[in-house]
Amino acid sequence: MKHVLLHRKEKTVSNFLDQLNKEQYDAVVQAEGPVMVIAGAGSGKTRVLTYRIAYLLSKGVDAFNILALTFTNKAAREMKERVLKLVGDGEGRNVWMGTFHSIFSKILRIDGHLLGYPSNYSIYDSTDSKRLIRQIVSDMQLDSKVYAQSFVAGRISMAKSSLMNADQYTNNPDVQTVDEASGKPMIKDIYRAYQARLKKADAMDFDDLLFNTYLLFAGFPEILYKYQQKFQYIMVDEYQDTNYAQYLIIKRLAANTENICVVGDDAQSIYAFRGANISNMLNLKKDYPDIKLFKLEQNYRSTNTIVQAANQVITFNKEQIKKTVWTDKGAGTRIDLIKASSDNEEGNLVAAAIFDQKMNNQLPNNAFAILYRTNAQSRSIEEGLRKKNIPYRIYGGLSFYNRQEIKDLLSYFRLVINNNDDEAFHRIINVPARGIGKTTLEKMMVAGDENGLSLWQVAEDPNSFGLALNSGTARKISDFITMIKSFMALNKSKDAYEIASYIATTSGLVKMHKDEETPEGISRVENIEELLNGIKEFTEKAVETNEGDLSIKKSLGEFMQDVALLTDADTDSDEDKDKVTLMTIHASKGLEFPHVIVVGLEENLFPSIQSISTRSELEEERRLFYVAITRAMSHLTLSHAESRYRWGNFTFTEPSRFLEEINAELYNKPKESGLNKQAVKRNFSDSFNTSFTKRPLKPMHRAENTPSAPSASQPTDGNIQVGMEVEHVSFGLGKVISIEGEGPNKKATVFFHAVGQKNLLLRFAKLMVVGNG
DNA sequence: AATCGGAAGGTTTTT
DNA sequence: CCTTCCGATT
Repeated sequence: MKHVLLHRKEKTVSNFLDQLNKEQYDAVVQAEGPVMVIAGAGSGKTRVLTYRIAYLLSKGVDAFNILALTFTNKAAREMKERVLKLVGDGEGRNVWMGTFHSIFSKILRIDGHLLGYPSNYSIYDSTDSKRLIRQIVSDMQLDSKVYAQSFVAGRISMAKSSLMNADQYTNNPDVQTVDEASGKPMIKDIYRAYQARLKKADAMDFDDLLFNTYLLFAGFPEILYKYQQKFQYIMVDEYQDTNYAQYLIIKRLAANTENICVVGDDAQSIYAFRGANISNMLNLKKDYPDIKLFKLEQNYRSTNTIVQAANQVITFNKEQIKKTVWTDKGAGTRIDLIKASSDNEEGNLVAAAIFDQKMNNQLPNNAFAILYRTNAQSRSIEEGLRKKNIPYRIYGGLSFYNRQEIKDLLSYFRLVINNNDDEAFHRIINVPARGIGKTTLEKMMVAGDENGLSLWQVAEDPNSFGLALNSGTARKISDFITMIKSFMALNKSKDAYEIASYIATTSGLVKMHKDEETPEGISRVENIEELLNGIKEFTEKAVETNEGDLSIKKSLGEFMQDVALLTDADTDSDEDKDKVTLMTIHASKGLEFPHVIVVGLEENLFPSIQSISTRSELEEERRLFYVAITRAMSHLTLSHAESRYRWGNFTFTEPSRFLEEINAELYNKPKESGLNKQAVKRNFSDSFNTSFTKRPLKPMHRAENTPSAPSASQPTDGNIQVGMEVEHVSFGLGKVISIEGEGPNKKATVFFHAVGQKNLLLRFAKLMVVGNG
């Protein structure tokens, strides 16, 4: 049987299917057989996937037989919510929806023992991996400059996502030629040692989650069969970002029924650097000659100006699947261009622009997103926002889970769950300081290596390895082991929150940071508390899902299974609701915001200096720009600075080539810095005439008929003075504390009785004078 | 063994 | 610029 027949259990499905356009509908109801949906930005990609799941359920397909894979937890969660909204709380919950990594990690917890992994295996994040690689490079007495950890990690990751183990890596002449040419012929040995250490620690890195799943399916046909039977209907989101390992796993899983539906947009492929391969999309036709192809081209997200800009940009790429994204929305407002003299001024101007737009259109903070190419750019932006008292939330960057104190505590948890987790052991054996120093640890590591044992196994019985430890040190080690064992014993009866907070105190971690008595120490304690709160929430959620049955609470082990695959973007608390979003463009994929500001549009930054040497890299940068533009629903602002501090050095920068790939008539007149209007005007024409010389430009239009043009509101600021009592439409009565700026940028700081101090741009605030103070 | 200070090195992008 | 690592000092 090639295609599983749908059970007949007719329900009225028309009511929710009405909400789809023709193409979306066709893609949704094509339930059987291979399907590829090429979905332009904002064309309802997620909608198709969620409605498809709902449709399958309504046709009587068992929820347990559906698998939906995404790339980010955020996307998975969103899909889940939307499915539950469509089909109600019951059945929808049983659909397997999650990221590749989380779904595969589950499979490996169940069946990984066939590959020699216990179900409580640890997951090493990239920090752990790199630390281990550095350790190995140093153990092998190689030059750590030649064998830079991130470079080696990159090579190993690339090998794993191409399903190449250390032996295959060693025996592959192409790979070896590359390594020899780059003067790094020992990578193959580092790879082998690295894998041995991971195995010894009962640990997998991110790439192993995919690689091992592949090995499991390839080596154990009965396991593959089991999951083929289970996952009769497979859906994959963001298919353009799959790598070879993911491609092959999906292909195997779907081999039986061929009920596979992939959704993607080649124009939004931005992870080639990580091994993602667009040809997975193009090759699908070869794998499934009878594949049904659907194109979603109507954009429901953005104004025509934004759609046009995106389309114009992408035409500069040679490699693409032809499609025409269109919208029936109006032109909307034009694109604003901000030109700042420096990175700091860019921060100020961006903050000012947000402030203006907020005041002008009565918008909440969360209507805005600021997107950048690299995390390092957030700093100057943050400063600008802080000065204007605009609340913001940064996603990514130094992630919460990567903070020292959090990693320390999590390492305790990891060691409790999996004693052999060497990275965790290494990290906390002397945190807080308990007199077990480098020398001792060094000895234990050597013994562990020689005997193929983990640090824990050595530490449990140091004498049998002939380690010349003095009795004091031996005592300290056995105390540590005893402590961890006591945690393990308690862990059997306690829920996640109880044991976690017990460990946080008993280990001495909290006390250690409290004793620092510095602001950093205080914030570390707060972070630990935040983690514990998160665990509490996790524990209590279990009670909810068990219909209030208090006896079933989630364990620490269950928490740890999830946490390794979580990122910062996955923790959204209520207080983050009304804040401006700051994130990298990569992190913004799949999201949308009414107002989007893309900053740092400068040569060598965006496009990145590392990606301008080859056409394919440059095209990926351009797709990244495409993604950035298409996040915007109603208004887009592009910004660049003429100078920027780059690792402490002041450097001059040129506007990005991408800026001129958008036709001039889509741009608005520039934001004025308020310093020198004539200079700004001159600079503006400069930026279009000197730096934008590669294409003939049409004359700029003035922004007369732009609805949100600032001139639309009446300036009433002529007579506002310090000390005056004034009234604001929404803030009520207040007193003017100070005034700054000139002309259209004149601002006042006003203390309102009801809401406290506010900074107002007088041209929008429409203050009424009620007294002269 | 712990602490402090200086040097060096690092910026893509993420599960 | 900021973080991290290493070595010298106590």
